This record gives sequence, structure tokens and C-alpha cells, in this order.
Amino acid sequence: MRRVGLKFLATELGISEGTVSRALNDYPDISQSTRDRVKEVAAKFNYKANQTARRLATGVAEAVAYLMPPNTKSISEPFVSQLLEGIGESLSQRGWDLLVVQASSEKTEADTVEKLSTSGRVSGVVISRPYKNDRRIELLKKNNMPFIVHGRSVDSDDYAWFDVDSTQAFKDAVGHLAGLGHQQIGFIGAPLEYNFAQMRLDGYRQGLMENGLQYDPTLVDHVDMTDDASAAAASAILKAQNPPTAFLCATDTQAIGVLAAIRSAGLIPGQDISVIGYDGLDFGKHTNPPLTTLAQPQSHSGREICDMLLAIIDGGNPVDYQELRSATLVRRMSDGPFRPMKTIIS
Amino acid sequence: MRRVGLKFLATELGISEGTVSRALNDYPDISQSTRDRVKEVAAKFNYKANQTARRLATGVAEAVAYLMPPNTKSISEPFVSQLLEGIGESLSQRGWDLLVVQASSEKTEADTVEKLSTSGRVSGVVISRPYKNDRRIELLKKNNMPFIVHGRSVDSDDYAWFDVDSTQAFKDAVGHLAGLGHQQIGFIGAPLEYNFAQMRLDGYRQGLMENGLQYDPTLVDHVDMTDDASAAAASAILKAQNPPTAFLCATDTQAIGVLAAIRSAGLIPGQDISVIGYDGLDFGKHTNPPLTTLAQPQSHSGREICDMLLAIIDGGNPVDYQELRSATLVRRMSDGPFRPMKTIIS
DNA sequence: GCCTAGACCGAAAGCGCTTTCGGAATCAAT
DNA sequence: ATTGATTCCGAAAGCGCTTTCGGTCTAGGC
Repeated sequence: MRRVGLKFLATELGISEGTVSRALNDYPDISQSTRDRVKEVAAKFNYKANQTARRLATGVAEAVAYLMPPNTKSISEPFVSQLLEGIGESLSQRGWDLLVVQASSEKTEADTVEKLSTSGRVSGVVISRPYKNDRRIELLKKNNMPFIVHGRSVDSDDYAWFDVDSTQAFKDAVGHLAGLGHQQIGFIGAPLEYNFAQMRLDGYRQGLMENGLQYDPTLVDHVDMTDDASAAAASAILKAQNPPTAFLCATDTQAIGVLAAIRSAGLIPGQDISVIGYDGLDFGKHTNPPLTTLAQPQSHSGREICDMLLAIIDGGNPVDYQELRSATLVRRMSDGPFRPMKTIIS
Repeated sequence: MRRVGLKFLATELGISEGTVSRALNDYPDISQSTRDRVKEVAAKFNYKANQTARRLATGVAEAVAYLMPPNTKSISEPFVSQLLEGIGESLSQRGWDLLVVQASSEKTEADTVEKLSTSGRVSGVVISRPYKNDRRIELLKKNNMPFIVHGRSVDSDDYAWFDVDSTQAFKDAVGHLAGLGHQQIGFIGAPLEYNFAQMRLDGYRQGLMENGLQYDPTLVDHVDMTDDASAAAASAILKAQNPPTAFLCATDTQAIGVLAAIRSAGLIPGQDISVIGYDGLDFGKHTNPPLTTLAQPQSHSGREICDMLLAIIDGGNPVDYQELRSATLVRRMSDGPFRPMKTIIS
């Protein structure tokens, strides 16, 4: 069975390839009748234009790339598939492709971006979890490849992004905890090269200040976004002479680790020590105890992000596409009113 | 700044385009000296062949598609990003692309596959979570598009797949539970149109038989792979006149729901009632109590799967690429010896 | 010194589509 | 009936690369 291409349809219909192509693409200079005829025959033979050829001819890649964050070791990566799903949804309406690309290591991340933007295989890029000063962003701008970042870097004035105001969220969370009577609030942050880590730390400190609390560096640590790393950090902090009665964590995954650390210190999280995470991960419902968290509205963010990117590809000004959402505190069972430590009793 | 293409390099070097191309692609009929010269200049100008053009010319797509499973609502989807990561890793060694495609609904899944295999944009496909009789597989075969399935359908003789022997795993798990003294073992399965659901059910029933236990349909249910659905199912089963003292679940996500159901029935999972899940999800460590599970060796399966697919694309016989791995029981805290039900005491 | 092999490279034909350009046919208007 | 404007379509030139084919040139072998 022969490949059905433009040529096939053309001979089948007894007209020229060019006409078939224009008919299919709804050019105005094709009569309604032949247009119909062409489309009918095309449908009959289940014709699908060879995308590669079309791309070469038109020069538009009809594809968007998602740059996978490099360290996907952690538990918290449901967000990747969520995002992908949303992006794919948005893309499929146009019939565009979604490419998932990975940098083998953090070193080669910039390289990957460079290649991506010069090889012409995509017409746009979405990256997530930017660093404070992110070379990827610089490269994308330099090569003027349309892109959108999920999150923000320090200098976020001149590109498109979609982010959640985690600074505000953490400020509020501190307020919440302070309202519960907590004075010693610990903080488990993420590595500070990530801008989101900085922003959450900032929120934490601002919250402290607003509530007349002192920033105590012995109560905070910055570690990888894994349960184990944060458990270790929390254990250490718990051994301080004046340990915290509550923890704020940069991610839910970390918060879960902290929960474990508290339990293994013989204390009861949610009662002896409060902990609040960030992300709103679903499985926080099932931790012990269920995790109170700052939930980002990430349900359909993939779609929105991609729609924004598409708008930019269509000629929109990136600066017009900057969305800041806000997180909401979802209280489960891991936070509670301050109560004096058991150890003080003995 | 002009695009650096073959033409540019050719004029730059004073030789023909064809020669440049062949030099770059290590054709044997190019002298070492010009080959070097060409490569040097290419590197200097940071030349990257336009992939689209190359694909058109060679006819090979240099890309592989991953077909996203349609209902990614559930918690258990870290496996998607894990898989993707592995696949991407394997692909990037060849410089190939990873396409992620989604069917908007289950109805259009076959359509999507059809288009994918005729549009020529990919040279291979990986699909996961096959149905018992999976139309996607039929279509892929019909269009002889190389593919590999993560899992197996009923008729798995003539294609490539990578699966874990969950039948065996569930048989063993029943044995484990029986050894612990449990006689009434409930089962929360997944929708039976999925072949893995059937296989796990089979394992469960075989295990029952091997241990001289009766299959009791009032103790089993098949529900969606979400925590809520399985919690509801477990609650119902718990109300039976002769409720189970242990549950086996087709997925960890379901097991977590069962944990919740047990607790909300006022019982203690792991003590009053055992529950064992399947998947080996990391966050099972943090449930209440930590979830005992049948862990699949999914760490690098993405890589292996993709390597297998690549081998097939290179001309390998699909039948030679069928891998069956085995799961291992990782005991955490949600299983324990049989103990008479509290309710019996009263 | 002539002939045959290689070795090496240029020319050119695609890959399957899009898109411009101009020509033929149709139509309305003078 | 002639002209001018439209409508509709065919021809052909790419898009940027690969790959075949054949030709030139040099190095051996006699």
C-alpha cells in the first residue's frame, strides 16, 4: 500500500499538488467546490500531512519543549506529570507536539538550552524551578526563543512567568503559627540557588518580623528537597538548646521528612510540634498526621502556562504574560496551638 | 547574523555542501584532512544541523513517543516522571527527541495512536498500562510501528514488553499473610479492563487456593486507582458480617485509601487489620502506618524500556525483547500477625 | 610511459510539503 | 464585442539537509 501523500491525492483528484495543499489549508483562492472535494478525498484516504515536511517548508516547528528539572529524585514530582498533562492538553488543540528534554546534569543544562533554541525543533520552551540567576533564561532571551518560566528568577521584569506568591504564603503561615502561640518557629528551606527557596525564606523572615519574633539562624537550615535530607536537618535543629515548637518547610516533601524526625525524637507532630509544608500535595492527606500545607492552585496550571506561551509565540509581548497566583493554607492535622515542651516538665 | 547552515559552512570552507555534510557524518570517502577542517569550522560556528531538514531527507524521525495514560488524576503518578526521566536519558545519548502525547479521552486513544503511527513524526512508541485487549497495540502492529509496552496485554506473545510479575507477587503476598495467620483476606483491585488488574486478581486467587483459603466475593471489589475510591470500597467491605483481617491492594494508592478507611472504622491498620499495597512508592514510608508494599524495581526501568525499544527500531525482533521482572515485598508497618477482632470480644 | 585502481569531491536529485507568481478562464461592465 | 477585474488553479521554486552518481586526480603496477 502506497503512502498517501500530497502527490497521491493530487493524481487521485486529477489536480495539482499545490492546489490540494492550499485547499487543505483553507486558502481563499480555492473554490468551495474543489475545496470540499479535496477534503473529502483526503478524509477518505485518511491523509495526514507529513509533519516533518510541513515544518521544513513553513519554518514553524509546531512543537514546544518542557525542560525537565534535573533532580527528579524526590517524592514531590507528581507536579511534573500534572504540568505535562496540562501542557499537552493545550498543545493538542493546535495539533502541536510536546517535547520533553532533559539536561543530563546541571552543568549541561545551559548547553541543552542553547541547542534547543538553535536547532529549530521547537517554537517555544517552558522551564520550571528557576535559579536566582538562571543562565537558561539568559540564553533563551539571547536567542529570542519564546519561553515562559514556571516560577521566577530574581530579575523577572522582562519575560513571561507563572508563579505563586510563596513569599506572601510563608509570611501568612508564620502569622498563623504565631497566632497559635508559637514563638520558636523553625524553617527548613531548599537550596538557596533556587529563587523560590529565597522567596520562601524571605516570607518566613518577614513573617517573623511582622509578629515581633526574632530570626534565629540555629533554627533554620537549607537542604535538598528530599524527605531524608530534611529529616536529618530537623533532627539536628531539634537538639538545639531552645528547640522550635513549629516548623515551616519549603516543600511538602521536606515537611514529611520533618514529621518523621519529630516522631523519631519521641514527640508527636501536630501536638508537640507543628509543621506546615508547601505545595498542597495530595498525599499529604495520608501522612501521619495529615499534613497542613500551603497549597498552590496547580490543578490546571499546565494549561494556563502553555496557553500563555502560545500567545507569546503568536506574537504577544512576554511582559504581558506574568501571572502571580496565591497559595492557600489548607489545615490538616499537623499544626496546632503551642504547648510547652514535655522536656521542660521533667 | 546569518543562520549557519550547510551552505554557510560550504562557502566558508570553499567546498560543496554535500562534502560538508558527508564530512560531518563521517562518510568514508572524505579525506581525513578535510574532515578535520570541516569539523573544526563547524564547531567554531557552533553549527547544528537543522533536525527537521535532516529528518525529511533521511526519513527517520529520530524521536520516540511516550503515550501518557489517560487518567492521571491519581496520586500514584510519580511513576510517569520516573519513566520519562529514564526514557529521556536513553534517548539523549542518541540525540533523539522524546515526545509526550496524550489522548484527550479514552475514546480517542486509538485515534491518537493511528495518527502517531502514520504521521511519521516518531520512529517508536512506548505505551503503559495496557488493557486486556488493547486496540493501541493492534494499531501499532498493523502500522508496523516499533513499540514496547510497559506491562502486558492478554496476548503478549508477539510484541515487546517490560513487565513485573505481579501475579506471582500477589500469590506470595497471600502466602505471607496466611503465614501471619490471616484467613479472611480482602482484595481491592483495579478496573478489570486493565490487564494488570486481572493479573493481580489472578495472583490473589491463586494464593488463596494454594493456602487452602476460600475465595469470597464479598471481600473483594474493583475500583478506580484513587485513595478515595478504595477507601469507600474498603469501608463497605469492612461492614460485612465476616470482615477481612487483611487487605491486599492492587496499587499503593489504593492501599493508602484502605488505611484511611480502617482508621475511620476505629481500627488500627497494621494491628487490627493488615494491608499490603503494590508499587513500592516512596511515600509509603510516610503513611500512617508506613505501608508494606510489593515493590517493583522501577528505578531505572525507563532506561531499560527505551533501550529495548531502540534495539527494535534498529531492526531487532520484538519477540526477543520481553522482560519479566519480579517484585519484592518490602515490609514496613502495615502488616502484622492475625489477631481476633475487637468486635468479637464485646 | 600507459593503464587501472582507488581516493576524494562536486553536481544534482530528491524528501513531502508550502507558497509565490502568473496564466487561463469567467464575469461584469462599457 | 472589447476591456478590466476577478476567480481559480498549475507550475515551479524553495525549506536545509542527505545521498547517489560520476568525474577528476593521484598513486601504483607493468
